[in-house]
Amino acid sequence: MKASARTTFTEYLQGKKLRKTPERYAILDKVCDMTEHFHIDTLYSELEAASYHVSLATVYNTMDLLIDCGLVRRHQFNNQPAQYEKVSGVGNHHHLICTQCGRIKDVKDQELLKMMNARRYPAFHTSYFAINVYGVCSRCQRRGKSKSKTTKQKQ
Amino acid sequence: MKASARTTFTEYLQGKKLRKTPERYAILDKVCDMTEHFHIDTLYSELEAASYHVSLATVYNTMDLLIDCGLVRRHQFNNQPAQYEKVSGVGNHHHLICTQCGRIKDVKDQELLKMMNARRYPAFHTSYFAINVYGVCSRCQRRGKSKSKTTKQKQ
DNA sequence: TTTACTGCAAATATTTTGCAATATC
DNA sequence: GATATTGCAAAATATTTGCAGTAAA
Repeated sequence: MKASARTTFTEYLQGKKLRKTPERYAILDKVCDMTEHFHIDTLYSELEAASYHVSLATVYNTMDLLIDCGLVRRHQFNNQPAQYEKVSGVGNHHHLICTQCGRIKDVKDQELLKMMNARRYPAFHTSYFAINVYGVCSRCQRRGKSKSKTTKQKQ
Repeated sequence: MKASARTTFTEYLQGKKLRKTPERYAILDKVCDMTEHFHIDTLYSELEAASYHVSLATVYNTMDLLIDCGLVRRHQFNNQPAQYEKVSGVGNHHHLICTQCGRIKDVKDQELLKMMNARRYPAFHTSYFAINVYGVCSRCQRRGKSKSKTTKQKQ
């Protein structure tokens, strides 16, 4: 759904009187190619790998715009670097985060989502929500209680 | 409930054959005094203000221990610095996060909590969960759509 | 007495910012 | 032509780490 994302973005940029630069669209396109959660430097590397050079600052700036127009969401689990995720079509999902290895798994839980979507809070205008379930994934359980410090990952 | 927290901590330290240093208990005590969410440097400042000097490194280390033994939880909303919160007695609560001013409000929602507590996920051993609702608080709505960048706060 | 823990300072990692050059409108 | 946006490098922020000295066991 690259086309519809591009349309949304264009409308957003026009609405805010921001410029439609090639860099912004290149970043959006690459974001649409990402299938899972990703970190800024992953996105940056993929752009480089595709011989499309943009500065990191521009990547950060553009991600802010994409978040603002609702095409992307930013997550920060534990104290890992921020992760981004494109907002796919309908519905929301939530995350299972392994506190041992840091792995993230998406879960769709219709009943839970339905309930959350119906929730209203006084004096608060909800735009979206995130449900994060922390625990230990099967892989790490199998490996037993290893001494590895929780969710520490250098890249 | 400082006493019970101290007991829990002592048992944890003994179980892991870690040392019971005065610094660790001083930090735990101060954490128990905190009524809301707090940042590391707030905790550090309060310790200084109470003329109890510990290094920042020790504060970070001790918080990791407190998290590990379940007395404290760490949150990271948007890309603000990490916030900590002592785990109070029973039950969980969730958070309303204002994307304009960064303010956090705790919400107790029994029905939602009951549902979440009943949830089980395949191949995953849940230890706790966090529900974050992002949106705009009444104060910021009243102020209209100001140009202030979302959740940027220097201290 | 052994060695885990502390404090300090330096290192690391991520994100932001300032500014001159460039490109959109 | 005016100025928003870019790239680059430097700055800012938060957290971690190395190491020598100290203190808990």
